Parts: sequence; structure tokens; C-alpha cells
Amino acid sequence: MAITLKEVAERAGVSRSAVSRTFTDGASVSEKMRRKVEKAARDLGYSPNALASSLTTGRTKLIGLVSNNFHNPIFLQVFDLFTRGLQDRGLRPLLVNLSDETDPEASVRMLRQYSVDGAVVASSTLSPEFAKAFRDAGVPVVHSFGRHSSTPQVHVVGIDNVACGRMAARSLVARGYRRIGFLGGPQNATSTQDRFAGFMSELEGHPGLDLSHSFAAAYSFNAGRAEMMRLLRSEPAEAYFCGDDVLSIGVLSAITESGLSVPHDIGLIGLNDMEMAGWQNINLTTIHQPIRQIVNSSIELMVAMLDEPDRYPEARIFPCSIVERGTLRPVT
Amino acid sequence: MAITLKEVAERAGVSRSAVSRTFTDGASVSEKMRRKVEKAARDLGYSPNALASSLTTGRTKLIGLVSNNFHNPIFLQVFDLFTRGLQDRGLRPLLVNLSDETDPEASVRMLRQYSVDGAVVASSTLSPEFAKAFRDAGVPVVHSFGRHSSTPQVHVVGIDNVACGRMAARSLVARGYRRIGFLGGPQNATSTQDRFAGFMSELEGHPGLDLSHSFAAAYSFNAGRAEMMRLLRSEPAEAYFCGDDVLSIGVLSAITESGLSVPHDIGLIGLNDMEMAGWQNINLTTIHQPIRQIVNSSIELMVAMLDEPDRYPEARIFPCSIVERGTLRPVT
DNA sequence: CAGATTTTTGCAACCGGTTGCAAAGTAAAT
DNA sequence: ATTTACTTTGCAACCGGTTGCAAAAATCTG
Repeated sequence: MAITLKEVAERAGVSRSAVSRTFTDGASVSEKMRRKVEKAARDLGYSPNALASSLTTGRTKLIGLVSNNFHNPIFLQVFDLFTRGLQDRGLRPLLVNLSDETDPEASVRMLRQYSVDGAVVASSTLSPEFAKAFRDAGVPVVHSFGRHSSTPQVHVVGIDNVACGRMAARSLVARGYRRIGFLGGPQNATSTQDRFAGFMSELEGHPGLDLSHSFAAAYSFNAGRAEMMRLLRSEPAEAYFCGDDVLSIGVLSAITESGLSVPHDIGLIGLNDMEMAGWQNINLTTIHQPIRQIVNSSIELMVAMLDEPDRYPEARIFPCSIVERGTLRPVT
Repeated sequence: MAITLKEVAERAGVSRSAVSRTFTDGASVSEKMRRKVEKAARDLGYSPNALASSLTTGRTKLIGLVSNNFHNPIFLQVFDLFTRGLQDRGLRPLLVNLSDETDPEASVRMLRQYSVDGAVVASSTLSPEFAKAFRDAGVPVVHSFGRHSSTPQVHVVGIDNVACGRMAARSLVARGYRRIGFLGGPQNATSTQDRFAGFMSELEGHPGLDLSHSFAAAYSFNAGRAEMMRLLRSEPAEAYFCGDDVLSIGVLSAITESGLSVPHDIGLIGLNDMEMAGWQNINLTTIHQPIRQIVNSSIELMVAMLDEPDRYPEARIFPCSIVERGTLRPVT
């Protein structure tokens, strides 16, 4: 077993409180005492037990990092940014993989058992109610990549997917496309729904367009490719707004495999601007989602909430912008 | 604050031990008592504090998941498999992102403070000494994707990178390539070193070959592309064994951008068989690394070690195999 | 039904820390 | 040298559980 406070105290010939205090900053300890204790601690190789102290302080510095996006490459970056950002602030990410779980109950219970100081729900597909379950259980929560709302029930950090849908629509119209398709991710994902709604509402304002839409089974290469293959069997649209980049790349693959070319035969615009979209052999025109800012802002909010748990729920929405690459024809 | 054992005990009119026992399986409690306690617990919404109990039981069910590979897409799958596998066994992954950290000391200390039951080091670039530091600190550890050794100091699960290098070499020779290059990942990564050693040792047995080698700055698209661009400025080899798939894809991009074609002008073989390698617009010939088995086996080993911490260190090496796709010319 | 055996329960100490409070020690002020 | 004010230290209770042990209750035997 590891060295305990008591052993250090005995070795240094002081009380247990004295040892505790030298390892608590802001506590009252004389220089002489501190040196004595630190020496003993060093000799013994002592390091304080964070969990035992959490019992009395009520703080574990554990943060639940809850996600169901373990298949989309952008989430590797998301995890990278979250773990580094949290670590830099002395917080520890306890990772929860929801896979197909949609019921928050089990995760909430588990995170409460481990007394996490807070939870970050990082998902563009889960509903606001999912995140709310954490709040209701008394766990401070921020929903990253969550659904935009002007009156959120929990802290939300992300983008306005409806506005993104509109932006994509405008850019297709501006390029003179008339037969326009929406090829979304899974239909039950909030991000899909919002992008779809924004896209369609913008296009409704433009008469004479020929609109269509369909949904892929997942945000994945294979789902995008399969759905595009299906669309190619009848007459496809002139241009598609795809649910996200990885879906777009599958679509791209399907199109070129069929002997058609992009953007000559079919135009394509994605969303996310993942690293791969910029690879020269993909070169996807897409809408940039400012991931780094979203993650950092989420962490800031989380940290703020640790001091002020009842902070009024806030939505932090970051603007997106189109990154012009090679999968849409130029503006006429 | 959350409901405590004591409150449940008072409500049920029984002792605290009784409550504790109903939530500890294998403890002696009568049916009547159990029902009484469970009712009270339900009424109050009680769930036991895992960390408080860890104080006496000495088990937290926390497992440190330590990695420095937050840029290689295959690690998203690795994290997915690890988190799910651990969760399924009632264990909780505490994620540690090393980024450029190569000194284990800080991570070891941190994980000890949180009393993790064990640690998984998931990295193909860190040295065996890194993992050993955990063992030396009394933290049961398994090194996944670590360097193969017949006398390992800690449990290692992965592949034999030397053998993979040889396998790649043989396949290039069999296809009649004579001017052959090794284009590795970062030179200080153990996986790079081993693949290089195996590759070269095999080729040395074949006289009359023209060998070359170089190393990319990282296992990344951009590093691969940049290094290939450089090689293309003088006379490139006929075929390359690339450090890994994501590197290969960058190399592929550089080649086609230069107006050359694969495998007509230059052949390419990667390593990992990541999902992307199978995408029809990439179609990379590569060596398959059985990630799922490696992760599952690592978890099994970890679980075994929880009961038997002094288990003799074991190396579990899984065979790799070539996946033939479209970036090498056919065997002559 | 008494006695022996087994099961269930509560007491109290413990896990590794923290912290309010009062006593002891130091330094400053008179 | 006293008094006053402030700092440092230790005591003891507490955080939320677990567990060995012995007493109490239930069950089994003959």
C-alpha cells in the first residue's frame, strides 16, 4: 500500500494536521514546519490521496466526459482538446462512452457515484433533455455541440445548425444550382434536424427550385457512400449539402466510382472542415465549425460553474464560415 | 449534497452496517432487511459513494488510460474499444493525454493520487521504460501497442513490428521491385525503429537491390505528404513501405499531385489497415493490425491483474497479414 | 422444549484525509 | 516586563463508507 499522512506525521514528529496543511495551499504553516514535513514526505515518497481528501472537501476534480461520437474522426480532435484543456486546469476527465445509449439515467448514476464535479456532454446528436438529466441530478453540466436555443435549460456551446443550413442553401443558390438535395446524417440527430430545417426554410424562399432530401444511416463514410449509390440509380440532384464531412467523403467516393466527376457533374458541400477535408486528394468545400473555440469555451464554462453551480444557463454560439475548395462550381 | 448511508439507515430504522451490506453483494442480509433498506434508499434516491467505499476496500475501479496518440484516426477506434470494454466490466477509464510528454513521472503520480486500480498505456511510440515506471510505482500496467520483447518487463500486447517490416519487404521483393524505400514515422518511435529494422534486415538478404530510407516528422498526412514531395524532387524509389496508413495517404496525395500514378509509377504499402485504407477512393494495400483483438486482450490482462497483481509479465503478440488492394503492382 | 448451530444484526474501529476551535508560541506595542 | 495581537500547532470530530467481532435472533436437533 501507499504511504499515508499518518506515517509522514510520525516520521516528521508532528501532528497529522500539520502534514495535511503543508499539502493544502493557503493553509497556515511555518517555514520550519513545512521543510520538516516536506523532507519526511520526500524520504517516504508520499503523495496525498486525492479521493480521501475529496470526502471532506467535496471536490474530486473529476469531470465526466460523455460522448456517443466514437466513430467520427473530428471527435479525436475533440477528445484531444478536452483532455488537454481539462488537465491544464488540474481537472481529470472520466470518459463515458455511450455508444447507442440514449437514456441518460445509467450515466448520471455512475457519474454521481464517482462524485464528479461536473460533466461535459460532447455530442451533436443527443437531445437537450439528455444533458438536462445531469443538471436535474445536481451535476453541473455543459452540452458541447448541442442544439442551439435562445432559452437553453443547460449551458450549451456550439454552432447554430439552422443558420449553417441556411448558409449552405444560399451558397448553392448563388452558384446557380436548381436541382438541390439535402443528404443528411441520421434523422434522429438534433444536428441533422436543425441543418435540414435551416436549409429547407432558406430554399423555400427561392421559387423554381427542385428540392429533394434523404438521410444516411450514420455520420460515416459507408453510410454516405451507400446513400449516394442509391441516389445515383435514379436521377441525382445537381448539388448536395451533406450532413457532415465524413459523410461527404463517402458521397464523393460514390460519385467518382460511378464515373461522374465533382464538381463538373455534381456539386458537394460538407460541414465541419475536418482535417481530411483539406487533404489535396479530397479538397472538399465545406462549412468550418470552430471546434477549438467550442471546446475551450466549454471548458471555461465548466470551470466557472465549479465555483458557481447555479449560474444561469447560457448558450454560446460560434459563427461558422464557408471554406471554398474544389467541390462546388464557382459563383456565376 | 447527495443522500448518505446514514440518512437511509435512519429512515429505515436500521444500523448503517445493514445499509452498507445490502449494497455489497455477498454480504449477509435477510430478505426482510434488504426490502426495508431498498425501499428507504429508493424513497430517498440514494446511491452509494464509490470513492468513499474505495477508501476501505482499496479498489476504485478506475483505470488510467494513458496515450499520446491523439492525432491518428485509428486511436479513435482504440479509445472506443477500450472505453466500452472497460465499462462492460464495471471499470472506469480515467483518460490521460500525454501530448508531447515523454517523462512518465507526472502521470504516474497523478494516477496514484487517484488510486487507480491499474493503467493501460496505449501507444506505439513510447518506450518500454515508460510503462515500467508505472509498475515500479506499484500500479498494475499493460502496454498496448508496445514494443515486442521475449522477456518483457511489463505486460505487452501488440504486434511484432520487426516481423511486419520483414513481411512488407518480402512482398515488395516478390513483386519485383528493385529500388525500394522505407518511409517511416518519427524516428524516435519504437514502432518506427522496429519496422525499419525488420524491413532492412530482410532486404539485406536480397543482393542487387537499391535501398533508401527516410523518416517523416510525425504519423500524419501532412508529414507523409511533405516527405514524399521532398523525395520526388530527386529520383524516387519504385516502391515504398510507409510507416503507417495515415502517412501513406499523405504520400499517395503527394504522388498523384505530381502527376504520377499509383501503382503504375510508384508502389506503396502501408500498415494498420485503418478504415480509411479501405475507402474506394484510397484503396491502400496495407498490413492489417488486429486492433480489436489487441484491445480486448489488453483488457483481459488488466482484469486478470486486478486479482493477481504480481502476475508474471507476459507478451501477447498478434499476427498481422497483408490486405491486398490497389497500391502495389501484382506479383509477377 | 431445551440446547446446539447457523444466520442476521449492531457496535465500534478504521480507511486517509480535512478543519473548527482552543491552546501554545511569537512578535509587536506599551 | 506586561499586555495585546497575531500566527502556528494539535486535538478531536467529521467526511461516507466497510468490516471484524460479539450479541441477538432464527433455525435446526433430538
